[in-house]
Amino acid sequence: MEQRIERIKKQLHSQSYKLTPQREATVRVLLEHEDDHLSAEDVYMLVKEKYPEIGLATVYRTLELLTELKVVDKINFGDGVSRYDLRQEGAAHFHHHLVCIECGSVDEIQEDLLEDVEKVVEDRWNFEIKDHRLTFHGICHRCK
Amino acid sequence: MEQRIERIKKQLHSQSYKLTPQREATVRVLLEHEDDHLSAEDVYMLVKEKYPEIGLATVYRTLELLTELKVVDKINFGDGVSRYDLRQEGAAHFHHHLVCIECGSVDEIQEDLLEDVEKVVEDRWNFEIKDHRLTFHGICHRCK
DNA sequence: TAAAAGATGATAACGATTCTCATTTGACAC
DNA sequence: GTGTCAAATGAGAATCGTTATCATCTTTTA
Ligand SMILES: [Mn+2]
Ligand SMILES: [Mn+2]
Ligand SMILES: [Zn+2]
Ligand SMILES: [Zn+2]
Repeated sequence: MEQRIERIKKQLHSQSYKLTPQREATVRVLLEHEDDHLSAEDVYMLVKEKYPEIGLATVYRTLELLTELKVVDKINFGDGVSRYDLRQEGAAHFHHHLVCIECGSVDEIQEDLLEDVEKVVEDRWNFEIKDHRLTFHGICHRCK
Repeated sequence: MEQRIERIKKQLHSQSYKLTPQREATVRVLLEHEDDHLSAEDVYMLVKEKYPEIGLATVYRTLELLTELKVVDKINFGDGVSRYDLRQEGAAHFHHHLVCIECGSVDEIQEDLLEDVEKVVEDRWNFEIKDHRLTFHGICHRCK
């Protein structure tokens, strides 16, 4: 945890941003909820528990900054809110998601799985892939 | 075109919905812009050209209805608006997209490409796939 | 024809996100 | 340490896509 924050701090400094107390509190919330898919409002509520003076706008600004630095990925599961997902450190690509249409749960797939598909796309469509989003919608193992 | 509308009409009737003039005008716009990825506002503007009395709410309602019937798919490329994409008739799954981070263009991939990946997901995660969303972000062939 | 149900259009309401601006903080020079 | 100044913050207003409301119109049913 502390090492992870230290590395994010360095990453911020390398682009001449500071790790302010508000930003650190926000990053801690994200780290503590690594498996969740929190909205900005969710993050705001959780940060407030530890840092009650923080403003919603600051949370939005911090999430935007972290997205820019690729510390988090901003995703949209079609429910009208953006969600923020911590990227695995050193992961080449964003992980995939399994959204259950019964219970609404969101599970993660960390394996790449797309290597072959990406090769085909790069070759056949002459498209240089920088990132991807893959979400499966269906029935999760708990709801079957 | 006419046959396609006829089939959509039947699909509506089978669920006891009617193909009103407003709905038909909206469907026509979608058919005429099959390769685009129009927002509700875009559709509204285009329908107005042929049917000036139509209201924005009706367009939203029609798009919602068509989404429910799986005539269109509602997608979100992360720019703050939902876009509506006509489904290929008889296509088992939604097609994929190539979003260019240089010029903003969105190209389509109609090929499935995910058959193997889906088999792995169904088996290893015990997840029953009903649909998917796959988008690649990168540099398109025109911008290279 | 009369009544009921379904659709529509205008517009108000809503909610997530962004913007504005006065104030505060933190890094750096002296 | 003190002063300076750009960067960051918090409160609340503004924006904007979308949804809800409701009176009116249209179509179906009895
Ligand atoms: Mn995730
Ligand atoms: Mn498409
Ligand atoms: Zn489930
Ligand atoms: Zn391009």
